[in-house]
Amino acid sequence: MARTGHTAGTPRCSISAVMGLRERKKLEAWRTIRSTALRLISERGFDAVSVEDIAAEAGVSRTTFFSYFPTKEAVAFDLDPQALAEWRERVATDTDDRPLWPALTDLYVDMATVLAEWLPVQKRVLQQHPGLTQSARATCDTFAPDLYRWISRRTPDGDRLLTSLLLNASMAGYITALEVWDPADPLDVLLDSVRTCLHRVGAGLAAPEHSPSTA
Amino acid sequence: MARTGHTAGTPRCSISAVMGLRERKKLEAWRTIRSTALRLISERGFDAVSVEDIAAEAGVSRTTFFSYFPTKEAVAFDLDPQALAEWRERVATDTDDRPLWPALTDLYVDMATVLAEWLPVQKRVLQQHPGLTQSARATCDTFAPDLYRWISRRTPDGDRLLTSLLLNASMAGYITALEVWDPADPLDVLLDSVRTCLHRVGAGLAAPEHSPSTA
DNA sequence: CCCAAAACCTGAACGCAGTACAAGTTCTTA
DNA sequence: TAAGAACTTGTACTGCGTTCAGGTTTTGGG
Repeated sequence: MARTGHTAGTPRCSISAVMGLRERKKLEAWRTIRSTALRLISERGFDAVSVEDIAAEAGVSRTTFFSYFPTKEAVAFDLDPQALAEWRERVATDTDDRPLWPALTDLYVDMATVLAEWLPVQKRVLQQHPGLTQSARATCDTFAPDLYRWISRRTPDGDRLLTSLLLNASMAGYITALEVWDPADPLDVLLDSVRTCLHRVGAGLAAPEHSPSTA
Repeated sequence: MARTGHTAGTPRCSISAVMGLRERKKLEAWRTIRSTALRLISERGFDAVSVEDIAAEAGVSRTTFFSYFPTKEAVAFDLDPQALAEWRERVATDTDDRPLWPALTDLYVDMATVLAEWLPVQKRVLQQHPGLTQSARATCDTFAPDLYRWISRRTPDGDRLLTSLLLNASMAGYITALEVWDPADPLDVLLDSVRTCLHRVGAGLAAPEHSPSTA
């Protein structure tokens, strides 16, 4: 959103043809509010910026702000609607011909890729304000339902415990990679880390290498 | 706190001898506020109870409420100071002679045991108000630092990624067991579930049984 | 037993998040 | 181009969380 200039007048490919004026304006407003918010928060810190500040700076009323974002934290952590739609498309059209765990790993890598642009900013905000860790997890909860459906589609025995376990454990791997990642590092480092974490969880954490007495 | 009557005048063992009057009153106030809050929330639902209601019903001022609990959600999810202290004692005095993963599993089982009394209530509140799932995770964050230290003590190579991964993945197992547990079931069901989940995570979730194409 | 210091409780006032609603404005569609 | 749907806005309200000055209770030393 900073480097590439497709924020306002540069619609990408055929999307603007499909979307009406109304929908385009909405997306534009969403992005204006978000980027304004991230800028102010980066400058002053999360607590020192009020919703009123953000709304005013974005040229919109406080009421409108809350029609776009349910909470103040959401403006920092919600996913771009278009990026989310793209990722959902990938998940929905995913073929079932690969083993579950590697395929699941790729979905997380895709997600990190989709989020690439603003992930460093989010990370920096979190570093400055650790109390928001919960909100960061809430970001994951946005796509958790999609992943749950995807997983349960592939565990036909209907084992709810197993399905939830696969979801939560894989997400733990993803979150761990995010936690340890330094936003100054390039994205590839994060992606490798995601793969590593997911692989380790998949391979089993009780493996001999981690148990001192059985090494 | 309901069945056994050690709330007020029946101090258990030597604890009251160690604690001064001041400290004893504090703990008592803490428990009065908490139980009052849980009662009201169970009756009316989380959103329909204000902090003012709870404070009034507990015979304490609103300001005092916030001196005991940082937020309204905390009154439903914070851990009993004494129970927390007992668990911390167990963690600190734990011997290092067993393999990591089974020992870690036991710590989670211990935790569930310590929380046994109010876990069903908490679970019911969450069922009625799914929006509080985040707060439930915040409960885990209370003892996350202790677990982190415990784990890193046993991963001497100082691998931060591995340490965090062990923490997050094991916690995912614990949370999964909690999620799937029905509060109407006895505690043993939960404890078994915790053990099962942790064991599966430890054994590796990418095992053949879960991968359709390699089965 | 008494007195000072410390810890605690309280009421009042404040800022801000989030909601509800009625009135106005802009886009759509027929 | 007109009816209607969708969006925006100002206003008013509830309730969370903080601050602070002043009163009360506990503690510990003399």
